[in-house]
Amino acid sequence: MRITKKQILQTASDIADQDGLSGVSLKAVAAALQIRTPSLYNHIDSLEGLLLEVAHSGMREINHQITQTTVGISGDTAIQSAGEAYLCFMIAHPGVYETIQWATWHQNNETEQILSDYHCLMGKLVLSCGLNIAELDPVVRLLEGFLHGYATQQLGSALAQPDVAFADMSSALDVVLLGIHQKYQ
Amino acid sequence: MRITKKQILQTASDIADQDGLSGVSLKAVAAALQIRTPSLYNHIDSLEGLLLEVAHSGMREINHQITQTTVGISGDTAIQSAGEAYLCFMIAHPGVYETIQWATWHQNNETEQILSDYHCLMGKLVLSCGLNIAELDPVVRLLEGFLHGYATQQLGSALAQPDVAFADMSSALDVVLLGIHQKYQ
DNA sequence: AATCAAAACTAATCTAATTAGTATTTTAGC
DNA sequence: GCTAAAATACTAATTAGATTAGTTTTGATT
Repeated sequence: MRITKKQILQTASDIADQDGLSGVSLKAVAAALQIRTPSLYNHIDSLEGLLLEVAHSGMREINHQITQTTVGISGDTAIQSAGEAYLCFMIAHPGVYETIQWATWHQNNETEQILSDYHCLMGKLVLSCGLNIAELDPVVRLLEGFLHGYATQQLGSALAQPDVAFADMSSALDVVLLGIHQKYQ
Repeated sequence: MRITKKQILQTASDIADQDGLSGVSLKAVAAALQIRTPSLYNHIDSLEGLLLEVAHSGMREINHQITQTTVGISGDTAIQSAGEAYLCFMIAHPGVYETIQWATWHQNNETEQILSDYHCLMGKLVLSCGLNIAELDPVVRLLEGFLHGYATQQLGSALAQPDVAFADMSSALDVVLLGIHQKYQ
């Protein structure tokens, strides 16, 4: 009958994916876990705190997926794989992704730490392209910005037609990489 | 003593810019207008409906600004101007921009209409580059995705250092345009 | 078996959205 | 100007959900 924090996070994430961010309430989470709402406070600070943790968990998972999928590969291929993993997460967990968006407006230290890990990871991938880059930051920001923006924009159609979304994203990323290669050859 | 819908929208937008999306409540809007909360229902459907209208109003304003700033210019210059106008709006109205993000997860017919206008507008700018493009859509999506993602990502630092943000965005956009020119020359 | 801390519960409070119903004011037609 | 209709404001009441306070139960450890 005892509940763990992990279960709470998982339940909240599931509800988000099913009903959207606005569907996540302490009432709904408690009901799904078959406990009373106030009992949640033995594990969490507040609804906002829980949502932030859902977001963090998702962000870490994206970092993890990108890391896994790019082990042993480099250059454009690696960056394409990263994009694929990113889109893949978004399609599998639209509600968590929405929560991540929300979290970017409610950042705390931990959010920044995870983002920093992400920047570091993408930086390594960019470096693996072997380009003549003086400053890594601008390139990383460009790639991350594109990834986020393109994926978000395509979410609607991506849920309906994942295959098309992957192909489209790959083509678009190719164009971006083309520009990067051109500039930093 | 009478209140107009315009005033309500303006007040809600101002509160959003000042306190963030989560600061917009019917209570706060009513207080700022010096009326009682239920009186708002003579003009709006619900809090969610009001937020959607705030978002729509902001989206139309972005379309308008881009239109204005690109009158009489074409090609990369026009696209750079569009990006500048976009970033400019975001810096001036971060709360409304946050509401627009939120609205993308709560779209309705009107949202889609405004987005469609935006696609059309960006399409014209891309066409003005005089490239050899068979399908306009992918290029428009790439540009829009980049703009949205890059601007959003930079919001934090852009509020602190607008000048830097404009310069960075312009450089990044140059790279994207370089890739587009390369591919569709 | 006794104890202590964690975690569940019930009961109560608080905030904010929303609804119902009433009064007032503006507008339009005469 | 005067009246009826419509719009808009108000008060009062309801509802939902987060949060807090205080109590009881549970489970691990001695």
